[in-house]
Amino acid sequence: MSLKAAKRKPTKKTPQKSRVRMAPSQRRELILAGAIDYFAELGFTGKTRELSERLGITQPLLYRYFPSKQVLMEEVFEIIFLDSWQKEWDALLENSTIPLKKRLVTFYQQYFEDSFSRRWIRVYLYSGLAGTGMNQKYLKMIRQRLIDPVCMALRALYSDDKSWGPISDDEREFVWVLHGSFFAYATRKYIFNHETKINFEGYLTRSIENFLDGAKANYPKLRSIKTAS
Amino acid sequence: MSLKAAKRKPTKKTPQKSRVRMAPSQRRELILAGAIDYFAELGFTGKTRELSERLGITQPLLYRYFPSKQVLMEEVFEIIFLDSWQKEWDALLENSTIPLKKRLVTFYQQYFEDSFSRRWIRVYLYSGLAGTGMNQKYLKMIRQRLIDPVCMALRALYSDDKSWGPISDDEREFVWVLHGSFFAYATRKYIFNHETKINFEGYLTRSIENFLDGAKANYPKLRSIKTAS
DNA sequence: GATTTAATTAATCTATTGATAATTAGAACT
DNA sequence: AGTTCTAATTATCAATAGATTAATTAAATC
Repeated sequence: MSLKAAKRKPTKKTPQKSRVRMAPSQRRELILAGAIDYFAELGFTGKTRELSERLGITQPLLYRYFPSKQVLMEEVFEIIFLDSWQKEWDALLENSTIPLKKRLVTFYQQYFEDSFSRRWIRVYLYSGLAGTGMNQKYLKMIRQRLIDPVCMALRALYSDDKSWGPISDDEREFVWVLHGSFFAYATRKYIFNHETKINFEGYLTRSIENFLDGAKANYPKLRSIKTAS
Repeated sequence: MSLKAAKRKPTKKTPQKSRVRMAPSQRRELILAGAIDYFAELGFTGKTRELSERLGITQPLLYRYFPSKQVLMEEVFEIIFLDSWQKEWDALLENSTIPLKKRLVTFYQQYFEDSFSRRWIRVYLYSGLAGTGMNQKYLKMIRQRLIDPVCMALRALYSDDKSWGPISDDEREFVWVLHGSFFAYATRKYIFNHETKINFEGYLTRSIENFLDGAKANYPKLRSIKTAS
């Protein structure tokens, strides 16, 4: 069916859009930054034309910097996931000279700023629902850098550390309860727009205190549990 | 530009798809049932053609029973949300002749089957991300039928019930910690496919025990907190 | 002022997808 | 067996949106 129409009429003067000429690397960063905001809000249904409009550039320009929407989004997601862990946190969480309660409060205060943020939570859920493998990596990282260290701290604090053997999934789930409750809090806030009139720091402290109070009595019991099912 | 092409060529015999002729009400139910599965998996990006293919019918047939994809999806979501609370649970949760621990264990065992299920969690998150108002209704219901009753039970158990006044958001958040940790568990399982080798009933019991242990000591403290910020 | 190339204009292709109009055929009734 | 009713199909429409191409324009550098 291709009767290949004559290519474009040779346009003369038309009022042009104001244009800013940037160094490629800089422009790339700009697009990426805008894409993070945009896709965090709209997820996979975000449109290239709308994104370009928000950025104040034309749509074809996106394709000069990224071969496809897919690739751009993958890069966006990668950045958000990589940004979600600060290196200092490793040392903080394992620093046994600080009381565990204080370690956890400090950690989660920062974690709520960096990771349990609107942008992050939304992208995280979008990518989970879409079935990209990215969340696996995140879960593994959290296990290694947060869950397991806290498990070890709980062993050391409330029991003898010796006769336990490797950390069991039951122990991990015990700690996931704390992390999960905060994840759920952030989800309620940023996905479901659930507002509560509380003092956040008080809530954080109280939750962690309550968790540790319970752990003191109940964590040691986990030693004897057979890994079932 | 409308030069309104002559409407369809008068087709003669073409090999037709085998057709099953059903009573409208029956067909409608069939479509709805299929749509629940389909949209729970794919969310708003689900396609009418793919849905119809799964159902073994043609795509236009969907439009005989539902005026638009939008309407079909709304109906699907409504059903899923309505199905998410069993009336017996109200009585169960408020039945003070049963120990609170047992009430909660029984409740969550069932709740994980009916509500914190793969289908439900996915639809719930899809609708949250899309910004439909549906989740608000759910949150309100959970507050009224689960959170607040548990708050009252905790007051009655671990403190005197008299001098408290209305339930505060701080109290509610205390209870949301428990509910949220289970929500997060379900999310990890059904959205992020995180597998753990644990005995689920043990996990459930332990989490609730630990929560109540903590509540015994910490819930009474909530009486004196000023509602801040 | 000439050169380079970032960015725009403009046009368009192609696939997808929600939705409709016209036609066909299964089943009930006579 | 023919007639009628309407469930279901076939054939399209129209709009959207990812992606491409070519020509043009203009900021920045030399």
